[in-house]
Amino acid sequence: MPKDKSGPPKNQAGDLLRSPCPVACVLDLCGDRWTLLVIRDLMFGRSRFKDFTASPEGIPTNILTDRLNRLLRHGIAEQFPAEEGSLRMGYRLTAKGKALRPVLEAMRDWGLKWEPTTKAMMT
Amino acid sequence: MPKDKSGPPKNQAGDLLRSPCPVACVLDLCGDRWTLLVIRDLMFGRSRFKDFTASPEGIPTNILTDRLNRLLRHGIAEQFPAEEGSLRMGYRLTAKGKALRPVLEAMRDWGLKWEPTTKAMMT
DNA sequence: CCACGAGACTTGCAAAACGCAAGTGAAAAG
DNA sequence: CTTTTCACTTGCGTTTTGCAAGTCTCGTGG
Repeated sequence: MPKDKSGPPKNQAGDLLRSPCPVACVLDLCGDRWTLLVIRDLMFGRSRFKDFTASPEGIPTNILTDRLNRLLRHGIAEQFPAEEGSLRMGYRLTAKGKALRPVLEAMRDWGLKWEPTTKAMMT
Repeated sequence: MPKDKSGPPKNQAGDLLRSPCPVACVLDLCGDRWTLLVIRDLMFGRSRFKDFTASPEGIPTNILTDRLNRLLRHGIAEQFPAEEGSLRMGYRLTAKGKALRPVLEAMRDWGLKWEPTTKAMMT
């Protein structure tokens, strides 16, 4: 008799989920103070390590390394040669990552409406 | 000569912001693994402390206390008498809190589409 | 070919946040 | 009045942050 297929619920990278709720799942992936800011920068087309460290929030480099690896593991970002024939790599969003745009937009809209000290940034 | 009015940027509760970016501001408020789950439960109409602890993710009670107080401080939730003439209080979303619905919906939609092990929960 | 500077991480460590279990005190139920 | 439920608090060990400093390449100028 085969084993029970329904073990504890996991996401696509194999990590355990706290619950089958899709909101909880997103928070398991990006539920911290930095991950979505990195994704925001990726949406803006930034791709190199130093570009992310240059953002005004000032992410620590060890955190940035960790978050970028996480995004790779979860298939939200991927690497590509930063320049033609270069060994240096840049990061960019996958389709799965680009699909997070509505989340970022909803947050931006809420922030602009309810926290008037914030300002939208272009590019 | 009056002092410079533009000190470090703050949100409505007086906390410092990491940057004027509205996305960063939202993450300063709800950028952790639990806050948005509490807001999700509030959206579902849950109002009592024990209701939140009953959610499948199992939030620790000390964290729940902290997050509820934070939501009160930021004007995202408010308290009201849980029953007629009762001294016990319940929690509910303010207009500012209800306005976060698009954020939760965008997360839910993304989770359902890209992490197939998740399932939408009603009520 | 070699030195040098920028880029992309590592490492170390103190401080804060988290997670769990157990305890407390007031309110409601019996 | 006694018991239960509820809404927290407290303690404490573990994990995650944040910051500074160090390391190892890669690309470029000489």
